[in-house]
Amino acid sequence: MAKRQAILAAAFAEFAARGYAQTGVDEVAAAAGVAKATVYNHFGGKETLLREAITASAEQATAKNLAAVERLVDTGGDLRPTLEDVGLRLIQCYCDDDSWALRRLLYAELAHLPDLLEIVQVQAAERVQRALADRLARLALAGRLGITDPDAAVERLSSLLTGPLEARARWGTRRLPAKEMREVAAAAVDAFLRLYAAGDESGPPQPARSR
Amino acid sequence: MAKRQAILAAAFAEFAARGYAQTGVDEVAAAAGVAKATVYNHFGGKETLLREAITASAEQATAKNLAAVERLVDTGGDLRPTLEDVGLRLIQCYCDDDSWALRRLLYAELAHLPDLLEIVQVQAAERVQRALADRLARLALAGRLGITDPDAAVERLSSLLTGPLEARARWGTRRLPAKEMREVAAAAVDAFLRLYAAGDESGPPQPARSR
DNA sequence: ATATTTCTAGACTCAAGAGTCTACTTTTGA
DNA sequence: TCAAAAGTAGACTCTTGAGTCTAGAAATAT
Repeated sequence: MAKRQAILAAAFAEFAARGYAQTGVDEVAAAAGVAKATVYNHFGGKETLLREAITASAEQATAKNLAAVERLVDTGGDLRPTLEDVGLRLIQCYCDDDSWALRRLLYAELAHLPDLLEIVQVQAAERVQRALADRLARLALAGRLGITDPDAAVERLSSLLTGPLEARARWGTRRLPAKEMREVAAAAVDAFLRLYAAGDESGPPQPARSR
Repeated sequence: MAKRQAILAAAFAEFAARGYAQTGVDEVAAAAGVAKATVYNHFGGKETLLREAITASAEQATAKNLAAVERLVDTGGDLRPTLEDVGLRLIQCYCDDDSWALRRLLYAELAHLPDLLEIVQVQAAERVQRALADRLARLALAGRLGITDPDAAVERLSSLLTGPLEARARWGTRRLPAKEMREVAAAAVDAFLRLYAAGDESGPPQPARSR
C-alpha cells in the first residue's frame, strides 16, 4: 500500500528534522496525511517505525552509491576524468540531505538500536566498498593502475574523497557549492593517481612495515 | 567548586551512554552524587547542562589533540617516525571513548543546538587543523617536505588518518586494537610522504585544474 | 448490493520526566 | 562561634507524548 511508503517517508523526514525523541507519532501521522492509528496498524510502535525508516533510507542511499560506482569503467582513454566523475558522484551522494540526515539519526540512536549498525555497516557501507574494490581490481589487472591491494586502495580513495566533507559541509549544516565538490573530487583523484600510478613499482603502499 | 565538575562529568557520561532525551536530570544528579536541586542551582536547566558538558568535553579533546600536534618537531633525522608518532597519537585521540561520545552527542543534537557547532568547529577542529598546518609549514620551509599549500596538506593528512577509522571502529562501537591503529597511522604517513616528498616538484597537488 | 477489512477523528489512559518548593543539614568564612 | 550560603531529600505540579479504544466512514472484495 502507498500509505506505508508515505508513512516511512514522513517518519524519516520528521525524525531527521527534529530528532527521534522530539518527534511525536502524531506529527509523523499528520505529515503523512494519515491517522495515528494507521501508523500503529502498520508498524506497531514508534521504535519499529524508526528502524524501518532508517533501513529504507539506507537502501536508497546504497542504490545511489552503487550506481555511481558502476560508472567506473575502462574507456581506454585517460582514467582521470572517469575517476573524477565517479568521485564527484560519490561526493554528491555523501552530501545529499537525506544522507546527512541518515548519518545523524544513526549516530544519535546507535546506543539504543545497535542492530541498525549491522544493517547499515554490512548492507550499505561494505557493499559499496566491495563494489568499488572490484572495479579498481579490474583496472589494476588491465594495467591501468598500480594497485596490489584493492581494499587498501579503496580505503585511501574513500578517505580522500569524503574526509574533507565533514568539516567543509559543517557536519551537514552547510550545503556545499557544486564547484567545491568538484575541487574536492579533483584533489582526491589527483592524490589517488599519484599514489597508484600504473606501473608504479616504487613500492605500492603496503602497511609500511611492522617493525 | 568540585561539585560543578562532578556534575559536568556525570552529565556527559550519562548523556553519552543513553542519549540526551533518554536521560533524566535525576539520573545525572544521582551519578554525580548530588541532589537534583543542586544541578538546577548550577546550570538552570537541562539544556544548559548539555551545552556546558559538551563544551567542556570538547575543550579536553582539543587539548589532547594539540598536545599530539606539538610533538611534530624537526629532529633532523628521518621524518617518518615522527609523523607516525604524531599520527598515532591523533588517531588515539579520535578513537577515545569520550571522543566518540562527543561526536555522537553533537551529531544527535545538532538540530536543536546549532550554536554548538560553532564552538566545536571553530574552537576545536579548526584550531587543531591550524596548529598542524603551522607545523607542516615549518617543515616545508626547512626543506623537509614538498608542501606549497599547508592547509591542503593538512586536509589530506587528516583524511588519510581518520578516514579509515569510522568503518574500522564501527562508528565507535568497536575498540580498535593498538596494532590496527599503528597500521592505519603507518599507512597514512606512508601515503602522505609519497604525496609530499621533499623537493618533489613534479607538481605539488594544487586542486588539479579548474577547466 | 453487501459483508469485510482498513482507515479516520478524536477522546482517553497512563507513565515519565522537567522543574519547583519546603524544611532541614552541612560548609564556609569573618 | 555563629550567620550566610550552599547542599540535601523528597514530595509536588504540570506538561508531553506513547499507545488504546470507540464509533463511524471509505475502500475492497464476493
